[in-house]
Amino acid sequence: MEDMYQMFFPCSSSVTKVDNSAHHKINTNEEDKPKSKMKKEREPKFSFQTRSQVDILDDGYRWRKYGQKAVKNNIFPRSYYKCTHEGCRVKKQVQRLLGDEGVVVTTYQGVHTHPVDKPSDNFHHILTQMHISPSF
DNA sequence: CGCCTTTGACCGGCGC
DNA sequence: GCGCCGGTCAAAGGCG
Repeated sequence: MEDMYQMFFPCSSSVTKVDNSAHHKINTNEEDKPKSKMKKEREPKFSFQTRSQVDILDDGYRWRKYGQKAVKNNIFPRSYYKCTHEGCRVKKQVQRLLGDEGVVVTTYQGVHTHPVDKPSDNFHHILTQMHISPSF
């Protein structure tokens, strides 16, 4: 996988950042290209792991669950969420890690284009420490 | 009532 | 082409 950092945040939870920058695909002038050759635009994506008893940590945004699937080689399902803010297409996935049921992997995809509804100090702190600045 | 989960169907990419 | 796999849709039902 990619490089990871271990760190702590309040509530005695450990956090591991997973840098997915290698997967980023910044498209410039994609509109000029022929439709037939148009490649799917990749949203910025990052994930991190928390040692938490609850699957859904409160990041201050409102999410609507739109799916849940079983993934291979993992007894735990993966859940899919969308940000419910109008026009905001941010998504996130949540799944537990096999072999360590205490670890939750959260993956964010996209950038919020609006302020957070209910700021969460814990969460903001995490992202800041991980050098992530998703327009909070 | 409005917003939320749940859940099976559906779909597209990829490997064989 | 076919089937697996991961991601999404949408109908139906739950709950405050």
